[in-house]
Amino acid sequence: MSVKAPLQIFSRLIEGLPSKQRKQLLNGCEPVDLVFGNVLHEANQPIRHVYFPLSGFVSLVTTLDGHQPLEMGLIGNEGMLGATLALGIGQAPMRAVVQGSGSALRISSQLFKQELLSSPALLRALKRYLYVVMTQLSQSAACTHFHEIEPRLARWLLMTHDRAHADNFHLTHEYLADMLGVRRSGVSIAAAAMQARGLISYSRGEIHILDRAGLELAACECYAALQAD
Amino acid sequence: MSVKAPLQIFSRLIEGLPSKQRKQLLNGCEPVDLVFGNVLHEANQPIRHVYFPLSGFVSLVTTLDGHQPLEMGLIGNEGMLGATLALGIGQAPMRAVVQGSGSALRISSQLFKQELLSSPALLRALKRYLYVVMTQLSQSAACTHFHEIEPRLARWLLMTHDRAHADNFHLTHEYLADMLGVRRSGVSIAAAAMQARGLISYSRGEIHILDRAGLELAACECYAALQAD
DNA sequence: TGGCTTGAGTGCCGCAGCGCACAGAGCTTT
DNA sequence: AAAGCTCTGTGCGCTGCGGCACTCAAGCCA
Repeated sequence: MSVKAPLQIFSRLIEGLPSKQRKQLLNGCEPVDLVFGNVLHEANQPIRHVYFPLSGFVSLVTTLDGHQPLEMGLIGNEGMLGATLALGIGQAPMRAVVQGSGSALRISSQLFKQELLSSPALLRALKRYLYVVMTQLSQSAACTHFHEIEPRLARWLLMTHDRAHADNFHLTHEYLADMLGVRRSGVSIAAAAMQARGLISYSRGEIHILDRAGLELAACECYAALQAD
Repeated sequence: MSVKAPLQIFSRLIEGLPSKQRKQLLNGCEPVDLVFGNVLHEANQPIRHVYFPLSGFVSLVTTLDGHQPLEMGLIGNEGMLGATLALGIGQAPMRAVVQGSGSALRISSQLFKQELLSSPALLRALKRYLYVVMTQLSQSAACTHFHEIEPRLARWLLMTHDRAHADNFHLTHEYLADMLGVRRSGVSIAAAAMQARGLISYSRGEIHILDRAGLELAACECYAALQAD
């Protein structure tokens, strides 16, 4: 499970396409760097580019009036940004922020819409993906409401681990607090507990996953549920 | 705003179609009664019928392991049940329970899929609707997390009021607690406070909306945000 | 070397909401 | 009329978390 193939990273969505349509799509794509903190989509703003993360990953966040943000979804090479174009909607439903630096393929909305017309497999994949995203939204909404900080943090670290393709990544408690929609010190306490148990270690924003299996035990069942897609 | 036309209730989604396609769709529909408590869709189960509520309304709920349910959306004559068929997915993402008795039009999934093929306007409307649902999901997830019981209850009553086309409906505190994902007694306290302020009155599950404008003030901004669609 | 910035530990107070439990009140049934 | 159920009011102790604030340590810059 934690055997990695860091050299060959690809987009699962694209890889699933028949080779002709895949090549066609790749033709319109350009590689870009995803840089931590970059905002790829802004909520209710037009989508300029569609992104297929390869090694980087992106989080979808909502903001509510004066509150801190709240993460609704995490997108790595298993997914994409801009799937709502398959609904004929050129707007992003949420803000999308790069959460782990890395690389992605991107394509302009214009071109992508054309690809959608000419590639039925692509459209099918997107629709399926949209459905998955919808179920994930409701699942994680319930999780956010009912579960406590520590299991949620564990789940979140696991999801990040899956998408980071590495055992360590840079994330401050402050940042984690925003993702989980809780106080920074709440994260500190939960993280300290997990560090004490040898599940993770961290220092100045550098987090190391030490015991993945242990983390899975510490996480709420939502992790497993969301894995199932 | 609170002027009602109780005699002529229709489905806004259907009404928006060009007359030819509308008639075609209505042809395949049959009227059914929505009876409080009926489960129209079960999560992850095949969709047999698509529903267009007219006077009744339906709530979408998720359940998490051993927890109480949690409502993720409310559907009245502004929406429909089974929109995921437009994604080519014949499964329901969440459980759908009739929350206000009334009437609806329904059509079999089979027939509906055919309609989708022959009516581009229908498909367009559904896609748009799916997008709206997605944004609502994230909005209400954040609301559930950050806002307190009383404003959430107020919002919820307003949404119900909009869909019930009546100033009173039958809902026990217990039921409301499940929708909001909180304790029953928490609802009792919030409801008592709102009754004391003359916003509502209730007795043994019969709730009356007395001061709609006041309720709107008591509700969180999420109500207005969700109104905007 | 010293000061600044950023990340993290920790503590205190307050509160919303939980779990639980019991009591009273209104409607229904026999 | 009595018994029973359902719906609501209410109280008590607990806890997870918010708000806030102060401290310390590690890296960065001059």
